[in-house]
Amino acid sequence: MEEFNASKPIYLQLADRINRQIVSKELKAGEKLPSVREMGVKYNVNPNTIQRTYSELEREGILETKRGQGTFVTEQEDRLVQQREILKNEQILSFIQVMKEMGFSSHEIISGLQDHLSKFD
Amino acid sequence: MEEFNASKPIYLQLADRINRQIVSKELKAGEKLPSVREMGVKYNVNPNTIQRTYSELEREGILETKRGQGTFVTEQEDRLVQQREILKNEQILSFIQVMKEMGFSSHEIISGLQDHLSKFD
DNA sequence: CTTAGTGTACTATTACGTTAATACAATATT
DNA sequence: AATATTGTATTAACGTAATAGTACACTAAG
Repeated sequence: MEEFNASKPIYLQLADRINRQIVSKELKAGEKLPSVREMGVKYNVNPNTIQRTYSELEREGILETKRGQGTFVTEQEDRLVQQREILKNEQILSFIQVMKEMGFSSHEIISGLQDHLSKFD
Repeated sequence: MEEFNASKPIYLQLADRINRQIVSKELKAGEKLPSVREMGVKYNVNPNTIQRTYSELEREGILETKRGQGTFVTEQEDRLVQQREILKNEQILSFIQVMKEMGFSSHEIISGLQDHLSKFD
């Protein structure tokens, strides 16, 4: 039933998910997001939790809220392009760091990745 | 000063770290770990927190505790080899999933990874 | 036997995430 | 003007993570 990880706050997991929907253009610049109440129903969490998620993403500069109107993806496409690059590098660097910590060589990382990626294409 | 992430419990972050030290053979099968009190001093956390970490890793079957003696890496090397494979696949699959969610193609993933890996060799 | 070092258990306290219910402020619609 | 919808603020309650302090049980070494 549940789609949340117990080891990370829900509001941050939702922020991650929305972040990815934005950089993948699933949510476009200027697009309106569901209200905190609607979103609360959709993910079966409290509206307060959604608000924390929106506040977090607003703090990161990729959402903008207009009181009485709603919450929107920022119109600043530059920021979204930049965000896509930032998140990409974060993921790659974190992945490499962990794999190196576990003692895998660069070659093992690449070939292990290619093995799994071949299932996707 | 501190090296822990606020968005995940300390005892799990420590479990991750020890897990990686074990699969990388930095900690060998049968090797004794520092006591919960020593470890608490080393990482500047409460001994109770270390105990939760050890209990978690014991539950995963890679640590064994002997009352009055200490906590040790399991002697079952099969389990450690298996653990290395499990953690490797977890990391790779999670990484691919996130990158795909963000809209990156298999080719972008591989080439982006190679760009960063070239700094390590 | 005594002692030191080990894991373990227990209680209390603080902080934070989450839920819940309610109310208020700003905007659009009628 | 009235109403509905939006974001926002407030308060209370609960569970868990983490700290702190203490005590107990087991083991090895003196």
